[in-house]
Amino acid sequence: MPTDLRRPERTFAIRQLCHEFKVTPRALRFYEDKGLLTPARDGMNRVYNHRDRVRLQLILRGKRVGFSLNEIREILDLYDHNDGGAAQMARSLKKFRERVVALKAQRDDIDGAIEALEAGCVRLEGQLADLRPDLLPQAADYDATMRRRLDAAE
Amino acid sequence: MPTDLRRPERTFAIRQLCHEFKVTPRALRFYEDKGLLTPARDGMNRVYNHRDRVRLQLILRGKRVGFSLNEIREILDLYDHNDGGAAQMARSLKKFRERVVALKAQRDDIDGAIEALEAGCVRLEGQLADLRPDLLPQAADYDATMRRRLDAAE
DNA sequence: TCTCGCGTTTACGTCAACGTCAAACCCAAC
DNA sequence: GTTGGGTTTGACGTTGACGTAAACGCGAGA
Repeated sequence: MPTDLRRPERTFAIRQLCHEFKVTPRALRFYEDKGLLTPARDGMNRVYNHRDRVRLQLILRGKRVGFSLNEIREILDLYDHNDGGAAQMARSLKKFRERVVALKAQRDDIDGAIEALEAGCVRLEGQLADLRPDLLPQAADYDATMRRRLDAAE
Repeated sequence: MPTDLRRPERTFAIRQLCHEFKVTPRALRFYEDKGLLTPARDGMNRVYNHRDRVRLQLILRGKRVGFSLNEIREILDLYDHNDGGAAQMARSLKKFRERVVALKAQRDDIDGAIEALEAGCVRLEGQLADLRPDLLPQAADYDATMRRRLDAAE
């Protein structure tokens, strides 16, 4: 009666998680050092379970939206402890709301930056259209430029 | 025939620029070190002209939209050689577009995080309403909590 | 048996963007 | 004349998120 690899009982070696999430082993050990991950051990080797995998997902998501590792750890801890006490839940709720406020502000900042940059793009496009219209497509199609560059790679 | 202070010939001391743009002298010297600014000298003291002021504006604007100082230096250099080459403008345009793409991705991440956190809030609110409805207002009114905290500050 | 290849720990290095002294200088005021 | 304020250079400190190198363990395979 072997363990189904797709069930939550499944475990992962460090390499597997690294490959799946495009991170280095060093990063995972670093997260462990900082208390964000606590994989089990098989002898010396780390063994990550389903919960660890989920936490890693959350860590990377948190990083993408600008949280520091410390902040991410706080949030993860809140998630963990929240069966314990109602007071903890209230504090979690407060923290969550604060995050939401901060994130919305951050999003507005980014929207502003996008606007500014797109205005700059329009200006540059106008000038380029006058000066050297032939250069416009080069700047325009980023993907095509990348593909050309990759094709040319020796 | 004295120089009109409002004309582009006007120069600035380090303090003036610092005050105007809310940066420290250390920052301006740092930007100079990194080749982003090249103020003249009066004896030992830095003298910033109109061009330096404009560049500083661009530096800070670039920082706000998420460029690193290195990237900003590149862009500024492009601007300088700008009369010469339209090709440089095309590259700037490409950089701008890349940044817009990155910013939009970041914004989408943030939107996802907001959704997740708000879902968490709803969940917590539901559980709290069952368990300890009295704790809800405490967590709910973030501003009021802040005000109370500020009032209590000794 | 010997060598791969992956794993481990410990410890030091790096990079960005400044902050934080320290020591020295200049100029004006009291 | 010395006190004070602003400036300079130089060097080291800081923070976050890892990278890198050294030195070793361990099981699999030629």
